[in-house]
Amino acid sequence: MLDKRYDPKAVEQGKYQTWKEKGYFTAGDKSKQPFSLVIPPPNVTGKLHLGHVMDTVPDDIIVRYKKMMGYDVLWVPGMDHAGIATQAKVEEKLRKQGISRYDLGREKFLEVAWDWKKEYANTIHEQWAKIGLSVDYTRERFTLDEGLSEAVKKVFVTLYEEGLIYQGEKIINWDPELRTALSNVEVLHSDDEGEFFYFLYDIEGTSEQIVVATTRPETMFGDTAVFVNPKDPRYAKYVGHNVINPANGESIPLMADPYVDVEFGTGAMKCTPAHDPNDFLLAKKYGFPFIKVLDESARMNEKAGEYQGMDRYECRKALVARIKEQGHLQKIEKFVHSVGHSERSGAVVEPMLSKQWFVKMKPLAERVLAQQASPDKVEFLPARFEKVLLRWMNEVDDWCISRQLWWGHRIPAYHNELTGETIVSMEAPKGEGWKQDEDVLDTWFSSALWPFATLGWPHKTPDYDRYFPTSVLNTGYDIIFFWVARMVFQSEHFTDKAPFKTVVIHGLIRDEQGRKMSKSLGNGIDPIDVIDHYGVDALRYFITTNSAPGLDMRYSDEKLQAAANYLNKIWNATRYVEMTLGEDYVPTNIDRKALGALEKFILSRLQATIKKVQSKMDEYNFLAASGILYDFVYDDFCSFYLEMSKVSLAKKEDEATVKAVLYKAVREIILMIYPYCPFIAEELYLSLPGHKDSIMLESYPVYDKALHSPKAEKLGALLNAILSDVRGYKSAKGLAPNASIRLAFDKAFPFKGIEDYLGRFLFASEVKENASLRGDAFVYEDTTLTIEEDVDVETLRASLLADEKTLLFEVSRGEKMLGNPGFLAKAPKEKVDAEKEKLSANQAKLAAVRARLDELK
RNA sequence: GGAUGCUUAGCUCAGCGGGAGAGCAUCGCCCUUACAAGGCGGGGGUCGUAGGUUCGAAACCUACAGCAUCCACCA
Repeated sequence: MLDKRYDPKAVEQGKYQTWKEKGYFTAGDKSKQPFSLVIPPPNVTGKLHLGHVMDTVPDDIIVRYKKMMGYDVLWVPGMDHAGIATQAKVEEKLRKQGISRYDLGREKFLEVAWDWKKEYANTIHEQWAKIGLSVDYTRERFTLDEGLSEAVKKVFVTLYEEGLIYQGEKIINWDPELRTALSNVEVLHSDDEGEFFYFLYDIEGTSEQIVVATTRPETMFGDTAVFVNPKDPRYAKYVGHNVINPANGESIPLMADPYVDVEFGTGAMKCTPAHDPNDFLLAKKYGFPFIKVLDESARMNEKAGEYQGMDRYECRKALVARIKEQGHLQKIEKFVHSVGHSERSGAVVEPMLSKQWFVKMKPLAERVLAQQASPDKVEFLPARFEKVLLRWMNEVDDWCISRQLWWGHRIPAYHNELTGETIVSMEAPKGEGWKQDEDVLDTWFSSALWPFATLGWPHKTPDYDRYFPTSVLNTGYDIIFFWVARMVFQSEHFTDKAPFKTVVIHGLIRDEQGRKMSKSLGNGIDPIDVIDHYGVDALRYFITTNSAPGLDMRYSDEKLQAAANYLNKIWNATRYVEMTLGEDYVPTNIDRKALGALEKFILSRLQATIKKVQSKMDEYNFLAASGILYDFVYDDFCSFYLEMSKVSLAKKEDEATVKAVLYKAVREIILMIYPYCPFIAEELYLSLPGHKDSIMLESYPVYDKALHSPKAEKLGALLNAILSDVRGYKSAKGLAPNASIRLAFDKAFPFKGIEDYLGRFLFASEVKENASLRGDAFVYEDTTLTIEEDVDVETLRASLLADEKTLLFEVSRGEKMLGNPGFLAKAPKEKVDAEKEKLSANQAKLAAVRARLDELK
């Protein structure tokens, strides 16, 4: 027999190992329809956090559900080498030992990085097991493994040959701490308080000065001009003169270009072609040179003269002091502006001219835009997230893909030092003088290939044929740009297909105050702690059922407790059923002819539940699906039918039928909760008679139309209303719940043996039928119930008058609605019918209430 | 400067065209042999504000306010 309490630790013990060993996670049953997904590969940078649970548990629910629905489901697991993130971590570790990556050299450094990867891969595997992910380990991949590396090379070479990858000198985002280029999405902008420096520039040939404002004085060593707007009357007369750069005394032209905003600052802007993207464009337009003043660590170079070797901020300070001394500083203002920080190192990113590899995005993005306008588009859930993709595709700049790192896919480009040639190819060219490009690729370059490269592409493998394109992808809205967008365009370009049919987008998990979980706040929550406390099933249930699709949610101990309580409820309901069935119960088919009214009721409710839950599961709406099941479990099954069954069984009539119904109901509840909470479901399932080796071999409950009958639900609803009314009556009268009470119905109650049920649940000492009524009354559609207490006529009349008033309101509402031609013409037929039925029921009730009032006269 | 989301019971959130819901908290009564991590009952809401559309609006539209997030090259 099951323990009295649900103990998550005991329940979780060993199950995952068994599932894995028995091969339940392995796909490949060719007799079934394929259904596939890929895991959002976690970075090998550390332990899993709650965000990963959110990324993977919905997938696991889908996988387990679809398996029960008869699909051959493949869920491909794997991990991401996470180039820059991992390298940053490894470098940090080395730094603590007092060494830098340059001390080690490339090869040694990579050895350390691979050791790191192995260590964290183990941790991640353990955590997947703990969370219960049913991934197919026989197909696990890593972004740096051989197959993925081949795919990466193939993509790079092909895009290069198509002219979609090129090497160019452009302004890129430079992380001076990690000393690498970054893509736009790896730069996080924040509004930081800085200073706005107003400098006086002498205008040559006049005794006038012009004021130029800047936030980055140290870049003045690279200035090639000062610009004003041609329409700016203040400066028109000076255009064409030269001005003196107060940083280095150089004479540079004062020019006019409409790019300059008259309103902003002083309306005069310095132009630094090598350190600002806009200035870069201006310089190209006017043919200025590009003067770099910073080195790769953001220290000043030789152009800065006496400041050479100084950190950019020290230089700024010193330079401003000197200019001030020389009388060329007008003022310094506090200034809040948007500053780019490296996503990984946090360093202030420096825009810098640099030679890098780029992907030409426009043709690739246009393909996606066209596809999204076609029937083969990727469907987003919720739909609004498609806009995020479209916006990115519409605005995207060329993608800087080279990184000056070591951990990653080395770029398959080879330079010949002797001839100066460059070749891009899968293999290193033969001959003398060839050297491979030192840089590696942006980590998202490989993750972009994840859905097809993990299945064997560029080879036409059986897995690729069978499982690609994948069915669904589940991920957070925060990486639509980083990942989803890139998978979509690479997939469409290389496989001619969208990588997945549907993308399910979830929100982020926040702390209890609604703040983002972050290292610096120290408010992160370790899923392992949560599991230790509440069990993994409660965590899974909590995280998938506590926010509407696509919205953020807050972590909440309270909700986890509620989830654990719910599971305890299911546990105990099962326990009751098993105690009732007895040790040697053998499941039998239900004899439908023998069904009593209560059995018909619960079976009908069960059908309604299966139908609705399934339809919400099919929409991947786990909040809605779980809510429907929850209501059935508590209200219909536990509070009502299960209690009723105690009386039914005590009467020994229809025992076999009642048992069969209890068995069916509890079994199907377990099957429906299973995708959410596989551990407790397996435990309970295995404790039921007539089980297979594992719940993983079961199929989903099947909706049975013949058992679904709203008519059959009426009696249950009536009984429920009576229980609730009489209990409420006792409470209002100050009677104890178990106070004895006499009940009478005006006619024969439409259910045999009602007195037994009312006796047990309402402590009715007597239940009369066809009685003349005295006492407080409850009027139902087809029957009236009175409570035969000492009658206080005035109280009774007051309560009946209150009923009458309510009913009058209801009836008039119904009459008004049904008397409205607009309503009759425009409202759906079912609604009109429902209103008609409601109206006639209310009219009947009203008549009954009035009859009672008449009797009192 | 653009864009999106949110605003519903004390708290956290569902609902998103046909009679205001859940969990927790609160109050009252119950150790009833599935469950006290429980049962039963109760109280608590002009659904941010103002207009509009509709037979009917918490839900749709418009404006406004507050909060949050994303994007953007204002030197």
